[in-house]
Amino acid sequence: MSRMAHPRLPGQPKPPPTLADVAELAGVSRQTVSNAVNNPDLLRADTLARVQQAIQQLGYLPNRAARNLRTRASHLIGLRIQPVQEGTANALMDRFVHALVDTSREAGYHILLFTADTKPADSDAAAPVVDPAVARLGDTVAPVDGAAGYDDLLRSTAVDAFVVTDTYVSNPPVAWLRERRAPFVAFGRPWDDPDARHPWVDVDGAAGAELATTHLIEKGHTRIAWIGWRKDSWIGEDRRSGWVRAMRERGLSTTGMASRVEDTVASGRTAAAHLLDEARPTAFVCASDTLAMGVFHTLNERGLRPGDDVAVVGFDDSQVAQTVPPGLTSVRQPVEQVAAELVKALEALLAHPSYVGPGVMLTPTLHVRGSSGPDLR
Amino acid sequence: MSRMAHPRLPGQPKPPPTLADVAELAGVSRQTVSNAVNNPDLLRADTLARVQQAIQQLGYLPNRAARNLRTRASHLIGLRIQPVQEGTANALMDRFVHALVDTSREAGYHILLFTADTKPADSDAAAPVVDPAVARLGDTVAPVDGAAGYDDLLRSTAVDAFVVTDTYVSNPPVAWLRERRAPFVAFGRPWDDPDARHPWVDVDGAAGAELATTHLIEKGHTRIAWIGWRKDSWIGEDRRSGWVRAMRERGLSTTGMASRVEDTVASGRTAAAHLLDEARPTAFVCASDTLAMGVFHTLNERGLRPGDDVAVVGFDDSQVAQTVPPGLTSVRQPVEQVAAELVKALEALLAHPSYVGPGVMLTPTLHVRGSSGPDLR
DNA sequence: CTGTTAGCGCCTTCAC
DNA sequence: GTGAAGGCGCTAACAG
Repeated sequence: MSRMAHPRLPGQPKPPPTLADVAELAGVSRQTVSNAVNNPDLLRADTLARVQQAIQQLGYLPNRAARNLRTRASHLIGLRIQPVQEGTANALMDRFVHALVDTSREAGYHILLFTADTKPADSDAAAPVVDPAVARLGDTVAPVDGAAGYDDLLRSTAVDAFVVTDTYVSNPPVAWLRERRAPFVAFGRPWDDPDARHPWVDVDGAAGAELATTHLIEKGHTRIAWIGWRKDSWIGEDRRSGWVRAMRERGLSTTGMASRVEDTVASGRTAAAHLLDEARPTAFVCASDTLAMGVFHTLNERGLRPGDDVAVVGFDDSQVAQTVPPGLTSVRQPVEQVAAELVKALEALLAHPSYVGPGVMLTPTLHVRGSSGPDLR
Repeated sequence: MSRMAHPRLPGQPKPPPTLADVAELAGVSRQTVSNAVNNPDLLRADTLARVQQAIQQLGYLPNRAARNLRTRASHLIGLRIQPVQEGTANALMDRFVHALVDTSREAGYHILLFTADTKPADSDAAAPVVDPAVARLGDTVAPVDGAAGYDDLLRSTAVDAFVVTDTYVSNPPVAWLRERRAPFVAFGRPWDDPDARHPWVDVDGAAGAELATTHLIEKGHTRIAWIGWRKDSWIGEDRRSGWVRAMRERGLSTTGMASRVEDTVASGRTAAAHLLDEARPTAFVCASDTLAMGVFHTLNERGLRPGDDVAVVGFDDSQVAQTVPPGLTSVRQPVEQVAAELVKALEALLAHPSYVGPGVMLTPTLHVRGSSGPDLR
């Protein structure tokens, strides 16, 4: 009725049916429809059937905004993404995002993406089409250090919780969220505070590197070099420890066999060149596919072939690893499992805000390709 | 006051301040605060200042759900993502998603991710933690053909509009959205219906392939092969036409120089082998980096070096192109511009639901790397 | 089991 | 310029 006051423009989409529409059609009260949707067991079978029939017929689905307002939940999970790193092989995020979207959908959640605002919105934008106020408010209450983006979403109750992925950089967001008592789960263990009180899921990088190294040892290699990240990278040191462990276990020497550099192709290339000249390894284990590609570059320059002449193993099983000839053997993180565990933790957390749960550590797998080379023995 | 009825648990986050809180603190009515936020010019300077001071002090930000309910808008844009294609070099989506998130944030929108539900949610899930009702309703009103996911979001008013990216597959979602009069903009032109009535933005693939081909011609190549997609791919045929155009323009022959295959490394490898054996090209232009990597494989097998012996150009400037030695020359799509244009169109569309606007065609650029090889002349 | 009542927090009339 | 109602669509309490 009251809806007729707003005659639809010809091109307008039809406004979705409401609870009232269903109630009218089914000949029951609005509340009964609500119950049919949220507490079906409260209704008598025949009433329920009638209501469901009406729901079907109208294609009714509860209005999100109204439900959110009422229940104080958005069923949205915030995820801050980083810019794609050009020139690297890092593609973990891509797979992870997809897995997370998939998994959380099954749990009734959607993923809301946001970024650390690189540049603040234009202050003198001419066309305030979309709520200049919000932007302005967000700007004035300037985002605290690393928490850019999180704050606004939280204060405007736009999301129920966050998934935090960049826990390795002695992470400001985590500290901020924790202090703020904001619900979040982390992909990545809390390196700096082993008994941090938030749920987390991580992949055992040391185990991955050990897997890679052992694989090469079993192929017959004894001079296996490591190219990893700088010492201030927890992840880097963790992975490196796996290489050390595997080598020590078999009584192989690691002296002069390791290099710690930036995560770029160029660094990997340089490091590989130095190592080849001095330590003369027959195989490389790298902390990332990016670094492994650096090794490929050096081999390429010297007329050596990955796999045939020198074995190379990378980390993360990127698309690069999968497509480059002759295939780059690489450690793969089980991001689908990570996503599943995170969503599980998320559900627990949202049900019981004080939930912490045990940190979950998953084991990566090794994907063997041509760069491993043939058995030497 | 009424809030005190719910004493916060120790670990609970503090409930965000509301309009009323601000009003009380500033000593004005709720409406005045609302105006201060949405129509600042209506207030007297001193009142405005006082209200803003209170807003600052409390860190107030309007509650999303309430605002959404009232304004019938969610300020959310839906984007359906596809699973990462393992074994390919396709990484366009990654960059695009980031660009879109960034751009739309500046316009006051967030991106909501969803997937074409591969598997329906378990019907007998034991723990209905999150609103089993919604899932159930969504299931019963079974998603129409290709519109999986779109329907629910639309009916529940969870998003204001969609960005559709897979317009090449004579796309069910597009047809469905159009018929439904749902607001959406497309990354990809409407191949099958040139005067489709929806806003779109696309990148000129023919121009890209022409750029690549001309680049090789200028290096001195005359026998340039094409490896593209099957004939039923509009995008593939479009890109191919750019190669044809460039070749014809310089009076070069294309006979026997082209191959149309699936977009996989294996297909590219086979195609390259055949072409090398029969047409003896000195250069390849490929419809994708994936196919280009197939060429790399073949060259690798034959002891030939990309760049030095045979030139190769790919398409999409993936991370693979950027990291593989000696670097794969590739056509790069300006996804940041695409995102910007899409958001522009989105704003127009949401302001005027009948907005169609001219399709926007952007031009790609060529990123030259080692695989182009030296000048032959 | 069903219906009635009362808001969630906000914005849009409309008076003042 | 400011304040007082009303209601967006839904669900949580009760009443019957």
